[in-house]
Parts: sequence; C-alpha cells; structure tokens
Amino acid sequence: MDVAIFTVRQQQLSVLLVQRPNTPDEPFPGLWALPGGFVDIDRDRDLEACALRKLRDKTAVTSPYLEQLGSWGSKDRDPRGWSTTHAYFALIPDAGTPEAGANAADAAWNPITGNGVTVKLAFDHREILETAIDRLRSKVEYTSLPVYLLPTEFTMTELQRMFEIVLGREVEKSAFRTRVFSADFIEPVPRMREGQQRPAQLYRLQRSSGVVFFPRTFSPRGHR
Amino acid sequence: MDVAIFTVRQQQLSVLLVQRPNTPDEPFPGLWALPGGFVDIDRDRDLEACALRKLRDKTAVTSPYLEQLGSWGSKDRDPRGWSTTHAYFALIPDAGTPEAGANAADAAWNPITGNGVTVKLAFDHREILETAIDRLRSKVEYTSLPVYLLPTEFTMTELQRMFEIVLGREVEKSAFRTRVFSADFIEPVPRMREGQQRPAQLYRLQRSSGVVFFPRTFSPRGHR
DNA sequence: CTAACTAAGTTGCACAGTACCCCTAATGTG
DNA sequence: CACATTAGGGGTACTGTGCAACTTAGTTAG
Repeated sequence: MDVAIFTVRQQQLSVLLVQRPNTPDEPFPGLWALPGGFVDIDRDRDLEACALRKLRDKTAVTSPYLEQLGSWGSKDRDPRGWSTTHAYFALIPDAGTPEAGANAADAAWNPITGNGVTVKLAFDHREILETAIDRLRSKVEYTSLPVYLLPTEFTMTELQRMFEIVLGREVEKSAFRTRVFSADFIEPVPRMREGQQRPAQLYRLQRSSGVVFFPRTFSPRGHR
Repeated sequence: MDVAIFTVRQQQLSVLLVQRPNTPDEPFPGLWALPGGFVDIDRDRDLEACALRKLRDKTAVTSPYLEQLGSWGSKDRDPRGWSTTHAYFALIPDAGTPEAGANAADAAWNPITGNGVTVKLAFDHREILETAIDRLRSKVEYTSLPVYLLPTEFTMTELQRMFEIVLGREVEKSAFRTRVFSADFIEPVPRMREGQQRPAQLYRLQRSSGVVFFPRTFSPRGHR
C-alpha cells in the first residue's frame, strides 16, 4: 500500500515523500519513497481505510480527497521477489504539513517538476508517481478536483490558480468563471461586514457536493 | 485476480461468468462468479499478464481491450478471512464465445440488465461487476471504446449500434458520424467491386490507433 | 491628495461540437 | 410497379468555450 499525497505549497504542486531506513538489510536503503506499508488486517477494514491510516500517520489530515490509483505487481519491482502494492492518491490543503503529523520526522514535501520529482525513488515509485500525476492532470481538465487543494474558504482567483498550477498553464478567467458557476458546486460565503480586508468574494464547497464533472475539457484554440 | 469480460451478443451487453465448484469446502459453492484465480508467480510477469492469461483460458481471444478496474480488499469479502483481489475488465468481439476456449465448460454469457446480472454472484463480485459497468458506460460517453466490441471490419451503423447498446439509449445519427469522423481513428475499407452484398461502407480501426477521447460527452438537450 | 497601478468581476463576439430535423439516393420487398 | 427501409448527408439552433476589451474598486507611489 502506497499513497501519493499532493498539495500546493508556495505556488508549486508537491508530493510527500519519506526516507527509507538506512539499514543495509532493507531494500533501497536511504532512498526516498511514497509513504506506505503493509495492510494491517486487524486495524484496516478495507483498502481505503488502510490508505486513510497511512495519510493520517503523516499529515494529521482527516478528510482529504482520496482515490484508488491502481495496483502494481511483478517479479521485478522488489529485489526480494514477486510483490504487489495498491496505490492511492490524495489531495490535501496546504495546512496539512508533515510537521503536524505524528511520526513524520523523515517526511518532506518535494515539488513536482515536469512528470516527476528530482530525487531518485525506491521500487517502481517513479512509475507510480508518474501515473498519479498523469491521472491528476487529466482529471483536472474536466473535473473540480483542485478545490480539495484549498482551505474551506477561498476566492475565485485562488481556485483558478490551483487549476493553473496543476495543469502547468494559464486558463482564461472568464471562461473559467462561467464553467465553475454553471457547475454549481460552490456557494458564496455571506460577506460579514463592509470593511472586509479582501475585496474578493469568498466561496466554499457546498455541503454534500462531491467531485463535479464538466461537460468539456479545457481546450485552448491552438490545441489538437 | 478477477476479470469482467464484456461482449455484445444478440443486441445485448453481456458478461462472461463461471460456475464455482459444488464442493462444500469451497466458499460459495455452485454460485456464479467472474472468471479469476490466483496469480501464478512463475508464469505471470505482472498483473496484466495474469489477467490476459485468465482471458485466454476462457475465450481464446488474444488482443482484447484490457484495462485495470481496481482492487478490492477487506475482511468481509471472503468467509475465510481478509483477502484481496485485482479486477480487470475486457471488451471482445462477439466471435470469442466461451465454447471456443479451453477449459470453459462451466462458462456462460449473461446479459446485463440495468446495473447487473440476474443471477446471484459469489464474493463481492456483484459490486465489482457494477463498478465495471459504471466505468464502461462512463467511458463510452467520451471515448471510442465500443470499437473493441466489433470484428475488424464494420459499418458505421453497426458502430453506432454498439454505442447505443452499451449506453442503453439512442444517439443521433448525424452528430455521431461527425464526432467519429473528426476524431479520425477509423479508415474506410476500399470497396472490392461494384456488386457488393452490403450497401454500406465498411470501416476498420486504423493501425496503431489507441482509444480516442472525444472533446465532449454525449449530451442530449434535455439533460442536466 | 492624486495619479498610476493592480485585482475583481463583467460584457460581447467568434467558433467548435453537438442536438435535432429534414432531405436524397439506393436497395430491398410486396 | 409502388412502397418501405436504410445509408449518408445538409441545415439550423444552441451550449460551452476562447479571447479580448472594459468597468470598478482597492492599493501604492510620488
């Protein structure tokens, strides 16, 4: 079980990695890897519960976006022999830093550059991470996923910025607003008083509104 | 490892099921289930190779559409205790009947009605099958998946019929043709001679053309 | 204080892709 | 022969988006 936990910190899409123990009898000593471990058949009701537990161990985030990414199994991925792993990916707001977690001394956020990360990864985690990034970018083209990268209240511009950071390109402000409003999954936060710090309207996710699918992908004119 | 193998027979979306042995020491004796079994770490390089082997055992189909569906693991799905399975789903043309396969005496095609099948299924296979059907219907809204339900040569009307059978509703002929042609993943088969049996133009999948994603989903006017 | 600047939010037009309705030609059927 | 059926395509309206220009309000520099 491995979990690719994404957030956006300092305007960069980043993934949480942990350092493997440096004991030479463990595979890939000292390398970085996606946080994970074995399923605990006493504590974990099912696979998703196990992924949630791994996430809470590292970040103290309770209700992230969590999706099963896929499974990898072959006789090559672990030097000890045939092995299998279930991979999940999660989106959390910036607040949930690894420092806030429990046993997170060995954890660090790594910014995504291109299709992966600059450090070398253990096992087949480079491939798993690349699949996770592909899936994330692909779904951001036609779903509302990036709301889960923001705190509960946010401005329209901040939401747009999340889309742009994940996609790695700019999107049109006007078309973006039309798209988001007609999908009807966020609601404006009532303005408290006139003398507000921020001039921009705050929004929040509507209660019991899941991931929204837009009828079209983003598609700049020159694309095809 | 379980595989949901779909085809369209007699104008109905159908899934291949196998009957479990009737010995009382096996779980769910006599019930129907998705074809599957344990990974053979000597023969199977990886998970996909294992799924392909299961498919060939039952259908003698060599190059289907095959996609990883997900994994299910919990302490409830098997009465013998915590267990895990990897599920794949496959699309094959009608030609690959189970009778053509090797050890397929216990296999049968079951038509899909609504979200599942009429017979009772073993383990959590009802849930897995429902997930497979959901995924299939969802992807047919915006991809070219149904070509894999047809033989190598087919008419435009037959292709449209595949979309309609999977989706369970009719689609507009004219819009369908525009959509398919502009996606440019099939090519016309040169007409052999004038005195052809069929009046309709035959098409085939372009070589090395994978699954095509359309820029929009089907979306009848009254929808929202 | 005023001017320049910046960010929030709106408006208008063009265009791609689709829904829907209608037409034509060719073939099959009594 | 008349008639029904089917392949194939045309025309129009509409939705969602790309793109650019604009207004308004708050912020900053001088």
